[in-house]
Amino acid sequence: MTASVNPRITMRKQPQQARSAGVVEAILQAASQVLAEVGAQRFTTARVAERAGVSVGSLYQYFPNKAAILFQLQSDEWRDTTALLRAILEDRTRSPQERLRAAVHAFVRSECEEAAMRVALGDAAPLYRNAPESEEPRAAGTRAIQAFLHDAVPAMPDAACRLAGDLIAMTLAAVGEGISEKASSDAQIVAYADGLADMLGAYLARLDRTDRPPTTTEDAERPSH
Amino acid sequence: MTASVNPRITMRKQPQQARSAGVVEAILQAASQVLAEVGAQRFTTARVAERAGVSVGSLYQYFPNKAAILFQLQSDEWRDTTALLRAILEDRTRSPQERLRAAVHAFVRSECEEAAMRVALGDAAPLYRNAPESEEPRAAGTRAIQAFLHDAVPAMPDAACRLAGDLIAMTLAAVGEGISEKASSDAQIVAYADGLADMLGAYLARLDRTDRPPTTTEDAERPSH
Amino acid sequence: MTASVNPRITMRKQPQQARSAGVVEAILQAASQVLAEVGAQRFTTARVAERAGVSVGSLYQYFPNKAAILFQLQSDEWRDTTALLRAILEDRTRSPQERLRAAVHAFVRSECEEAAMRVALGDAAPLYRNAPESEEPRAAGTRAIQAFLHDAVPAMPDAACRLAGDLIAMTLAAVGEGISEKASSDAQIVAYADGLADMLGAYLARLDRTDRPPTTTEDAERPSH
Amino acid sequence: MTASVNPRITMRKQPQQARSAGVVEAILQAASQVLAEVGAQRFTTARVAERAGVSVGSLYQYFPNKAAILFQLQSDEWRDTTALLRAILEDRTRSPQERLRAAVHAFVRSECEEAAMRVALGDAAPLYRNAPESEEPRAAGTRAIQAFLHDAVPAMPDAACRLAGDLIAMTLAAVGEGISEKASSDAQIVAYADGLADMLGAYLARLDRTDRPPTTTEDAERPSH
DNA sequence: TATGAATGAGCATTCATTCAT
DNA sequence: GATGAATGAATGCTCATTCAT
Repeated sequence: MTASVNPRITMRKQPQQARSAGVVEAILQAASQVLAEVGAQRFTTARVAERAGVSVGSLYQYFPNKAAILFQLQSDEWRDTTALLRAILEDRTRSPQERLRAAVHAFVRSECEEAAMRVALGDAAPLYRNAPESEEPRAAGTRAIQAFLHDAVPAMPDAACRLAGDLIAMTLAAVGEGISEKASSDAQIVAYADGLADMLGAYLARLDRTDRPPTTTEDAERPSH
Repeated sequence: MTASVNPRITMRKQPQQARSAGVVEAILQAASQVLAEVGAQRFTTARVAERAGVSVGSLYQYFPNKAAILFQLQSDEWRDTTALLRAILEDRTRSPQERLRAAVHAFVRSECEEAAMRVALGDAAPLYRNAPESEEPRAAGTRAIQAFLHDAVPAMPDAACRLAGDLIAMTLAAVGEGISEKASSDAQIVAYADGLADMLGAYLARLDRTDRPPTTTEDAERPSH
Repeated sequence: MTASVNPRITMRKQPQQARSAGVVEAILQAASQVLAEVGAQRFTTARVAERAGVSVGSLYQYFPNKAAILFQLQSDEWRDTTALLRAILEDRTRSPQERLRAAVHAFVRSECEEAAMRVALGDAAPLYRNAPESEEPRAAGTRAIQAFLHDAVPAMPDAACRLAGDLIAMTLAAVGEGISEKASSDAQIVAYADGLADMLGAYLARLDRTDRPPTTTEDAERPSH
Repeated sequence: MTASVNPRITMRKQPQQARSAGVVEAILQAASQVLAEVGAQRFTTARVAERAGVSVGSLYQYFPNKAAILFQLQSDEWRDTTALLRAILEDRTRSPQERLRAAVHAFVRSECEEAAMRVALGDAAPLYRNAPESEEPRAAGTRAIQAFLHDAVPAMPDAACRLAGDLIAMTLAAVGEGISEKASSDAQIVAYADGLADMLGAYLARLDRTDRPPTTTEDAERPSH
């Protein structure tokens, strides 16, 4: 379909030596700057190499192709975000609802930092999306949410848990990006994040109720009019 | 940012004569096929023209640039989808919850038809997204949802209505695309759509409750553990 | 060399009927406006036709190709200029020096009107320059100057007359265009025109002296240091 | 006006390495040949690259665009010509009149070598003329002439010197090009050059006389009839 | 006679990737 | 290892001219 060839996308060599690690870091930083400044369309390896103070040749010594750089950027992104979410979602000192709300806010806020870069990274998705390596980092985030659900709604069957987690992850990712494209002021960001937290919180509540023995209270979800 | 120049994106001339209309139609159909087959990356005016059985020159007689073709495709898409949603959401013979669920299902189903083309169209978004003309079609969909909310939860203040409508529209659009990228079997599509409907339904219910005087029943949204 | 093919450049048909004359006139006016507004580079038959309120087809009914329009413009230009120069240069009530100075001023002034158009017309010269038809209008101007010389310096042999006339015509044309490109204020234009008149006036004086029996006065042209 | 955007016109990188210098030289030579052979109209980067035995990509590694190549050609041209003129005009062992005449002859002769290329280069002027970088090389030639005037006619005020120098430079450039377009035989070239030298020599003499205290001899410039 | 849709060769420029030094 | 020059296919778009209606 969209792209048929998926040559490879992972780094050529693990940065073992200090110097290599430095070069890789420089390339990734440069890449993120270039992405933010010129957009996905005009994101070129030459520009990245120049910005990183490195020759194109060196760049290709560490990354097999352009997509690999973008993929690494996105991976790091997801890794950080996943860690962020997990830290919040696993905090058993707070109620699931509170954790979810906090996670949404944290996620949206993080998404809105460097919005330009993230939007551009999204635009470049076609370049790395199709690679199989691309699955795992995304999946990790999804798993964190699924684990949270499993914990918050223990009664929910595994399959349901997976689907709901998937859905929440997708919503978070997509709406987060949408907000970062759209919102300008901080207040607006907070308002959107609140709305999104309401939405996901309501979903969580319903999942909880659905998967528990019916109570005697009237069904809160009954159509209101 | 991502792209700074936005030359124009609307059609060059209205297809007045029968022949012209035919050509325009042929171009758009060809475009959607090419998009589905080769993806956004390799979507070229030359390919579109060839597939449409038309010269490049002719293509450029009707569309000022490549982005305009993609924009037209997306516009038509949004127009149809908006009409679809409105028809369902305005049907007062059903409860709001029922309408919302039906709308979600219809939307997801429509999104999954020609999935390849739609995904590619999404990938091409950077090319038309920045144009001001791009606002309206999207806004129309959002307005339809906001109108539905206004009707379903009359007590909700306008501002809240706008934000919630915005959020639902974003979720629908983004998750819809996500599902069409992800889901393979029909059963899976239905499952996802059901989940999404649950999520939005729960949100609607909460909006409804939030904006009404509290009842005597226990608050169903209270953190459950 | 520069261009090898010279298909034809003269008008397709003489504008016999009133209507035709009108159309031709409209096309030429439009052409001169388009030339001034978008420059030679982007001077296209489509633009001219649109500006003239005429179809491309009609345009091609009167002019065999784009070059023909430009050639006509230039021809008219030369015709007018030649008439202007001749009127001044033939006025025997004034001394040749006076006439020459007046002619230079008139020429430069006329050249600086619609400077943009004239510069662009000059830029387009490669398109019509090579055609044989292009000789005559230019030659007419040259002949007017040669006639003036013949009259002002009767003693000068024909060949010398031709060469000097040619040279003066070239200088006038080239420097006139140069001034119209360069000069901004009216004062500057007058200053340049004065200088040019001085130059040509001095040349005329020398031609006169050269072709007369030597006088007893010292040779004014003798190197001054 | 004629052209509104002037992206840049100077070389991308200085040819530091021997190899690079060779490539740049090859490109410029090829460009001048292509220009002479196919004219400005059909002067394309592809043709130049092919003729230079270089890929288009390489060409664009050294020149940011087509105009830059033409500009470089013209610059080199002006540089050489300026050096030529200066060498002659500064030679105090000869009288100003002699120097001027020699300079005119040298200039015209040099202009008539590779006439085809020079005419085509003139035709291409619209492509580089508007760039600010284009000023300097031209100005250098003008300054050389102004310096000569300053030396030859010390009494002349600076402003007059500038204007006259400007005028002479324009005349030289324009008429030189005119002659190279027109003249075929060597004899004809010499004849034209002689005429031009007469013209400029007469102007110089007049400038000299104008700016000196009047002598007792009769005014040689007085209209002769 | 007028129209204007159709044509398609042609052009400037970009960019991922390789490989000789 | 590092460099950066070289490659050349690919792309978006223009425009003079024709010709069916």
